Amino acid sequence: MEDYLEAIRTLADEGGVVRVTQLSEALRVSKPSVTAAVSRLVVENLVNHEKYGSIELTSRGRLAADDVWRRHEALWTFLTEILGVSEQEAEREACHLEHYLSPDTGKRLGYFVNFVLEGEEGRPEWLREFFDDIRHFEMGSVAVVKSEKED
Amino acid sequence: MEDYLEAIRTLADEGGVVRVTQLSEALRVSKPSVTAAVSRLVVENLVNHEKYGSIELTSRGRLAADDVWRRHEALWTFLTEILGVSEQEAEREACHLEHYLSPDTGKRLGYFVNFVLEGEEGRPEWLREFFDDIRHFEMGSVAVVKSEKED
DNA sequence: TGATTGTGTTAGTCATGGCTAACAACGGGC
DNA sequence: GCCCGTTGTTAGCCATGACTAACACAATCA
Repeated sequence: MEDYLEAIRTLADEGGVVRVTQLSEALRVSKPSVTAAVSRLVVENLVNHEKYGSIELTSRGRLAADDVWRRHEALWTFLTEILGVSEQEAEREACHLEHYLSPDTGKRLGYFVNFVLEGEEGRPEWLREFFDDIRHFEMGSVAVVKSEKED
Repeated sequence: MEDYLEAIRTLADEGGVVRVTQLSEALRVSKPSVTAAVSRLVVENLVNHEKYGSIELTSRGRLAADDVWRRHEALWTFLTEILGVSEQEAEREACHLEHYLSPDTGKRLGYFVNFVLEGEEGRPEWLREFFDDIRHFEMGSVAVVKSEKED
């Protein structure tokens, strides 16, 4: 559900009218799935949708979508800028993780990436060491930064 | 599914025999649900289970369970030690998030928390500032560390 | 050994969130 | 004004993972 909200928000912000087909393409999902999802959102008063017409966020929907978006952003930035995950992969994972981060934790994560990356001259010194190492970890190497923890 | 694997692993490590009832209690799920889940795991060759008998991880199952566990650990530590989330809440969220962290990202996160917390004298200086602030953020306050990002 | 108690399984439902196939509505071109 | 292609919806299906109710097995004690 949140995926739909988020996609509606993005499409609306980018272009113009949001319709079933566009959502279907954006989310790579069949049109019937979109229809079904959108009517659930209508019931929850998160979007407005008149049959065969365009789809719009209600104000509640907008708030909810922004909320998800903030979590997504925080996750994405954390994954790419701090853990050195590729943008593509970060996107994929953020899309899933965002639904399971509580609003509270989402905020905390936001503060954290903000705190870490706030500096003028990019990444702070202490992080650069780690980041240089972790970036060379590409899915095959073992024991990059420290020996793996065993328990 | 992974939840079941993880619970089986934990119960096995803690005590002795793992049976349906114990899993049912540990996961707060009905016994029929356990039976169904376990038989799926049997099909995937992750556990052994003879009818009315005890449940044991196969070696593949053990590996898979350890894997999930490492992700769980990394998440939990990150949430509590770096983001200052309460242990209880961290546990809840880690249980969900672990299933959506790729093994690669899980490793990276593990390296990160290791890197951050490796020092002899606990949390490093740069983090302490943040941590002191974030800990006082208890679900109601606004704008703790930095003003909230708006986009 | 047979009844009782608890443990496990089977059968049948429900909700979520996907899908395809088929039908319905809208709208542009003739 | 009608036809046809695109767009959207309905109907019906599948898988996952939960549930309750009812039945089957095991184990223990009299």
